[in-house]
Parts: sequence; C-alpha cells; structure tokens
Amino acid sequence: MENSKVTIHDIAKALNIDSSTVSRALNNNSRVTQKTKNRVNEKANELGYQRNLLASSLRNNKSNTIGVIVPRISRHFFSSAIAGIEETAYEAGYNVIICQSLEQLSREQKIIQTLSENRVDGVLISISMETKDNHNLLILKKNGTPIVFFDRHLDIPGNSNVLIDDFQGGFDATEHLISQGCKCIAHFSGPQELEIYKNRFEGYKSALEKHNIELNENLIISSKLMESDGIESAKKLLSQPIPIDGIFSANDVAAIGAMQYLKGEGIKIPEDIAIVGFSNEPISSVIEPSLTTIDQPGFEMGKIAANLLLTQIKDKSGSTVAETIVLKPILIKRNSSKRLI
Amino acid sequence: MENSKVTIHDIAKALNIDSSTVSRALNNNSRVTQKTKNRVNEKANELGYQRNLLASSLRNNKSNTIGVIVPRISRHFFSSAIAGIEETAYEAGYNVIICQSLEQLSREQKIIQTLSENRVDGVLISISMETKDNHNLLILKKNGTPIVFFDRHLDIPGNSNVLIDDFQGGFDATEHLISQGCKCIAHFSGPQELEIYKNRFEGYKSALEKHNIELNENLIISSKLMESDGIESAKKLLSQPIPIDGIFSANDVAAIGAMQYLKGEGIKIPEDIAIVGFSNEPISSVIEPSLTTIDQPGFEMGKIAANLLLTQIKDKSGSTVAETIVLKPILIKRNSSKRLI
DNA sequence: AAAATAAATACAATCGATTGTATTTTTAAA
DNA sequence: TTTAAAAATACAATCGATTGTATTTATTTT
Repeated sequence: MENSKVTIHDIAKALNIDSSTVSRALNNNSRVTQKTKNRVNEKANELGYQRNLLASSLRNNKSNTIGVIVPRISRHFFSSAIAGIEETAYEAGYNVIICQSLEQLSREQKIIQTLSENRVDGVLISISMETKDNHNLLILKKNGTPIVFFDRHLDIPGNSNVLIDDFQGGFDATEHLISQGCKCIAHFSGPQELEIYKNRFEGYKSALEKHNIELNENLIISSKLMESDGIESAKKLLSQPIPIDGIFSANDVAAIGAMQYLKGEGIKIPEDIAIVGFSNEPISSVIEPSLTTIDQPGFEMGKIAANLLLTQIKDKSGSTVAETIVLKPILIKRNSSKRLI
Repeated sequence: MENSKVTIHDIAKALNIDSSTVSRALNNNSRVTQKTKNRVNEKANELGYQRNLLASSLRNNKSNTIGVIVPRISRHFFSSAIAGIEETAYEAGYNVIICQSLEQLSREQKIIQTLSENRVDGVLISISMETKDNHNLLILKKNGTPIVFFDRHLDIPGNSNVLIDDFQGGFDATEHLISQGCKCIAHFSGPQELEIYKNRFEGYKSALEKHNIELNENLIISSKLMESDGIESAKKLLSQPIPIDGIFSANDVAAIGAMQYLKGEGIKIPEDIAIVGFSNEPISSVIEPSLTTIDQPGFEMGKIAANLLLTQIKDKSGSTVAETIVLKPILIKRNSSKRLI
C-alpha cells in the first residue's frame, strides 16, 4: 500500500546502477546488456514500478494521446465512431481522450483548451451545432496539432476530413419517397452552417428538381433536430393547409419525434405520411413502423479518421497532403416509407 | 503557426524577469505585485502562452484528472452517469478521461494501467461483466488512488459505492408482474459474479416467495444480456413445455431482444407473456408495446459518485470514511406488462 | 602483453512549471 | 539620513524520464 511512487531512480539505487541505464533497459535499448535488462525488469516488477507518463511525455514532447470531440457520446453514430477510433489508436499505441461538447460552442472551446494544455498529439472532431467557424480550433492550429474532422466538418483548406456523401444521402432519401408516390415532401433540416445539413438539404432539393416537383419553402423546417424539435416541426407542418405526404428528416431522432406525434394525431405512417430519417440509430429498427433511414458507417469512419490523423502525427515534416475521404451512404428501406409494393 | 511552445521562460525573457516570478504571477500569487501580474498576463496573451499541464502535473504530483471506466458509453444509463460525473468534475476544476471496457476484463486491465501511468487523481468505475475480483484494481490501490464504484460494483471493504437498490428493483419488477396476474415468471439474469445481477435475482426470488410461487430453476436463464442473448433466452423458454406468462429481464436490452423474437413467433405481449426490463433505456418507451422497466437515475448517480471521489481526493490524509449510497429504484409501468386495468 | 576497438555504463543536461531560500528593492520607522 | 522591516524578485533545486557525451570495462587485434 505504501510504495506509491517507484521511479527509475529507486530501481537504480536498488541495483546500484545509474538511472539512465535503467531507463534504457526499460526501453529495451541496445546500449544495455541483456543481463542488466533482466535485472532491471525483475526489480521493476518487484517494486511495482510504473512509468510516469507525465514525465515521459514532457521529456519526449509527445503524449501519445489523441483527443476526440463529439457532440454527444450517447448517439449511436458517435459511439460507433469512437469504437473505431479507439481500435485504431490502441493498435498504434495511442491513448484516447473522449470529450463531448453537448452541442455547445463554449464547451467545445473549453475542451480544446484542455486538450491543448494536455499536449495531445492530435484531435479528431465532429463539431457542435453552434460551431460556425474554425475560431475555436486556432489554438490547435497555432501549435501545429493535427486535426481531422469526421462527419460534421468545417470546410478548411488543408484539413483532412472523413465524411459521408450527405448530398447523395439526401438525394437518395428524397428520391425514395418520390418513388413511393409522395408528391408533397417536407424536410426537417439542422443548422445551415453545418455542411452536413446544408448538403442533405441540397440533395433533397436536387431530387425534387429531377422529378419536377416544385420546392415549397414552407415545407422546410430548421431546428436542432432533437426529439422535441421533431414533434414541434410535425405540429407546425400539420398546422399548414398543405397535404403533406412525406417527410425527409435530416436525422432519425427528429424523425422519431415526429412519428410519435403524428401517430398520436391519428395519422397513418406510411399510408398518410411516409417518413425517412438519417443516421440509422438502433431505435429506428425497433420503432413501429420501423424507420427508413440512411446508414452512416460510424465504426468505419472512426477507423479511417484515426488512421488519417495518425499519419499526420507521425509525419513530423508536416508535408502530409490533406485528404478528404467521402463514404457512400446506404439507404435502408423499412416500413415507415413502404407505400408501394 | 510557429510559436508552438511558448513557456514561462519565454515570457520571463521577454519581460526581463525571472521565470519563477512569471509562474507566481500566472498563479496569482501574493508575492508578485499587481503591476507585474498585469505585464505578465498581457505578454502571455500576446505570445499565446498555454500552460503545459504535463509539466505542471509532474511538479505538483497531481494531474487534476479523474478516470471513468464504464462497460460501454453507448448505454443510456452510462452516458447519463458520465454527464453527471463531468458536470461535477468540471465545476471542481477536474478533467475527465472516459474509457470503455466493452465488458472485457483485459481491456479493463489495460485501461487501469494507462490511467495509473497517467497519474489520474482518482477513478470512477462500473466494472465489466468479466470482472470477478479486485485484482485489476490493485495497481490503483497500491499507489493510493481513490476508487469509487457506481452501479456495477465489487464488495470491497473500505471502498465507497453509489448503487441503486437492485434487490428492491428486482422485487418490485417481479411483484408487479404478479400483480398483473402472472403465475409463471421467468428471469433473464446476468453473470452472478456481479452484485447487481445477484441482487436483482434475489429480489425476484423474494417476490416469488412472498406470493407463494415456487421457484423453477428452468425459468432462470443467465447470459450477458445482449440483445441476441434476449432472443436466445426467449427461444430457450419457448422450447420448454412450461406455460410462461411473464418475464423479468435484468436489463432492457435483453428484454427487447426477447420481445422482438416473441412478437415474431406470434406471441402477444402482454396478453400471453408480460415483460419487465431494467434500466429504462430510451428505446424502451418507444418500442411497441412500450416496455415496463426500472429506472436508474444515471445522472444523479454520476454526480454523487463524482462528489464522493472528489472528497476522497481532496482529503490527502486518507481518513475519509468509505460510504455506500443506495438509491431507490423506480418502477415505470408501461404497456408490456399491462394485463389488468 | 600492449594497443586498439567495441561494449557497457555513468554523468549531466533537459523537458516546463513550481517553490523554498536568498537577495535586492522599497517602504516605514527611528 | 540611517536602520529595520516588509515587499518584490531572483536563484536554484525539484518532479521523473530521457539522451548526448564522457568514462570505464571488456574484447579483439597485433
């Protein structure tokens, strides 16, 4: 219970050798003979030695830690992405610090400050809904900490991103509704400062255009896409004298809120109104009717993003070319949109 | 882009004073005059100085960081608990490192190792399903790092815990099923090494006993309580020639798996079989029929646990008495068990 | 066996911030 | 004005690990 802080100096003293030799022995340096290494390792075990990573990182100017910032860890997409990130990072010997901005710019700012103070080697971030520019990230930029965006990104030249094709996703979702006979399709969108929501919206518009359906501004409702926003948005739609027969929501959560409300109002889904979401939350396959949605491969995106980041970290010359990898979204057809057989 | 590493020495040099004065100025020490403090702060801003927490923690032998280990962050209960932990910790000026064991003992071990190497000031943990003793935690114990268990705990004398009354929860869930007319109630349990599952099981037994229902060992199915386990368990139950009319599952996830399977088999819930879960996952209120369950106040538990831990951290004398706080579970009655009106 | 080379280890500085002690400067008292 | 006391700042060691350089020891060559 007592040997709280065994250091290499304690090992050195016990073996009557120098601490530099101990350090090299522990790091398996060729300048130390195998015999000495064995003695050191034994003694280290015996004393319960544990490397002090603070000291090590300080000296090496490298923490072997990357920071991950997501809006909220409870979202399935983000926790999958984190799983992918962790797998890749751990394999490469990196630790991961997970942080959630809870969609607040101020929290995001504070997190970045802390990560920077802790000298993380790189940052993976999916920005909050309040984030409109890279102001927050300048701290990191300034001291040369690599950043890779995944999913919710900012369009910064020279920065790597891992995205899915939100335009295509929006297009596919909308065209699917059209293919099911919908003529009057509303869209729940998120903050337009976020590329992903802008692009999903663009996809929606493009699909309408292709099928000669006129865009009706009254059918576009922007919000933060929480469940309550979905309810509110659905309410707003019903209050208008427009015969809506389809909704494409830019995320599942809002879609589910809307579904619950509409069901409560006696509206039949998909017969009266067909609904398509975005993200493929686990809940979406369970709800009744099950929700048609666009799948985002979170785990895969996390792995790719972490790999991009690690490449940049390892390349101390900073000559790595920024890369933007765009994954294909996949439409998952379920019952909430099944109007034709 | 260039001033990657501004240190107090750079500030000192720029102002032609000593770095010790800079350090004290930045820390608002009374030994430095206000005028100097102002000059230092200005220059620090100008140069974009950022404290190196690695150096600071090393010198102070205090990282102002706590580690949190949970089985998986995607579970609603755990992400709520984390939210509570973060709120409390940040208020007290502590950073939080979130880690997930993914129910694997080996991962838990590695995480603890890393947290210890990073010299966290304390650890909050909800153990994995594979964890059967405190072996993993000895590293922390040895160097005197305080540990507080929340929810999934080990019974270690002298250790603080924040729990809910799992026995009561199990009892209430089971008695509720009995009150709805169930006579033959199965139980999905988790690993019996975990106190929580043992206690939920005990509650189940106690409720049966109170109502003079004989315990049938064939109705007790242990698993890791994943969704697939719920399906398997339901299958197993149906394969037996026993007229089951109720299931108390030790978590919602397995309950939902079972529900899906049973519905697929044409069994009516709750008419044929009533089901009660445990945890109150968000999905449980949305599924049809909505799932009766036991609510665990995750956010609150997180706050309490963090407070207990911070108290122990601040008390360097180590004289803080271990405390076990048990919260009351709340039965949330929904449709999956509504057989009588 | 002496000299030359290689191998193993010791010494000392460093990473950046902090803090006890010493020194200088300022202010107050005599 | 001189001296004592207080205030402000400088010096130097420290936290634990790492690493370039110097030194010692072992091995090889002649």
